[in-house]
Amino acid sequence: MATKTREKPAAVEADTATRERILLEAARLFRHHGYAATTLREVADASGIKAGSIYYHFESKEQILGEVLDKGIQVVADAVRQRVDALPEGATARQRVAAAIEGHLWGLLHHGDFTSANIRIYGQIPTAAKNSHRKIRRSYADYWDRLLEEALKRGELRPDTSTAVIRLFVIGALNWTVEWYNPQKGSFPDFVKQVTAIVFDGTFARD
Amino acid sequence: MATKTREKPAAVEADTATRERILLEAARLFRHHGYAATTLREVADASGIKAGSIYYHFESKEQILGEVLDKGIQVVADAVRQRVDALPEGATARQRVAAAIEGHLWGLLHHGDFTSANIRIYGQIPTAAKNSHRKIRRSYADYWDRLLEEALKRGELRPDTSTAVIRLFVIGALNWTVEWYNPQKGSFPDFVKQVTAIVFDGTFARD
DNA sequence: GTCTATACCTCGATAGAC
DNA sequence: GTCTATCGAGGTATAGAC
Repeated sequence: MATKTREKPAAVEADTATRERILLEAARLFRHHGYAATTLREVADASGIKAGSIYYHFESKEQILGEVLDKGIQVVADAVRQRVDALPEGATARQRVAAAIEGHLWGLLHHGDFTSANIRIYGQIPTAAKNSHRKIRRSYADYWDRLLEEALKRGELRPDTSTAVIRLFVIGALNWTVEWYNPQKGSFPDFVKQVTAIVFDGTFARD
Repeated sequence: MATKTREKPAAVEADTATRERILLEAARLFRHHGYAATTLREVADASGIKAGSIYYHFESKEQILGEVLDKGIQVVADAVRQRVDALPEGATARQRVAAAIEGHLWGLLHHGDFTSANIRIYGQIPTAAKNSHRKIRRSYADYWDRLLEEALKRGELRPDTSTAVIRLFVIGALNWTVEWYNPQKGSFPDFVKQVTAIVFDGTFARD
């Protein structure tokens, strides 16, 4: 490993840049056209290279898919953990879940091509690709389950519905916002405020 | 039109059956593999015919797509309108929206291949297919907007968020349940009750 | 109404020059 | 590291027999 540190920085950066470019354009095309409908010729074209050159950076189309999918979860999970970890010790469950919602929405909407590609095509990809991606999804779901279990124990969560159902409902609702959120119709913080209020207290007025 | 009534019933039924079979299998395959990844050979195989025979019933793959998409909205819209129309005159806005939620979930989960295919692939289809499908989607959205505006006027809906955002959030959340609802973990009526409660009153306990 | 056979196209992936 | 050229496979759609 130590022998790697003397690699030429410029060349490495150029390589990395092309690789990242391919991933970004692939994510964008997977998002808008689906996995099967996206051709490597299109990905190459959008990345400013020729189709054959992709195989210097990746072994196959499916490897690109795997990295796009993983990144779609990772950017969200990172943002969520960062927000929750930044809270003071005595934070309420409501504050912790609010931080998680804000982090989820931030990651979701600021890396829209990766997150939307993930959400849209996960149900349609080959089994092999699903299997290697499952772990990171499961890990993120577990994080939310712990957050919600904690809220339930403190008596803050509604007790008549399982935390699993609440997690599935909330994450599903949040994820779908990437399909309709329009930054031109209001600021991101305002949007977060509205969505968080609905998740916590619902859409109907209190009696 | 009157000249059509003397058609041989048996032959017509056989035709219709094959046609419906193709649509159903196409919906199922579009749902699980996506539009582009689904081949007409697969659709034909699942329908018990050969690929060439599909072209007796449909002009193109895209025509099949169009019918699958439209049906995915229609089954839901029909179920919703039926439930809401069945309510007595003096029903509250909450009762009317509850009926709409039940209808939406019923149509969504009882025609899962059509509805899930619609939800999953709408963002990825050719522009031409999107254009001809847009009308029926818009019409269903308008129906919900009227329902929610009515609830707002009666003072039952939360007034701090636009009805458009509420509609997008709620329909998005409901739609995603087709990805995770498990009939083996509870009855459909129980599921509706839980989801409706969350939509109305949120996930956190009242103060 | 469904079949077989096939035309024509485009895909993912590879080989080897530069 | 990127190029050009190309292989083999498999796609939609069509033609014509039955």
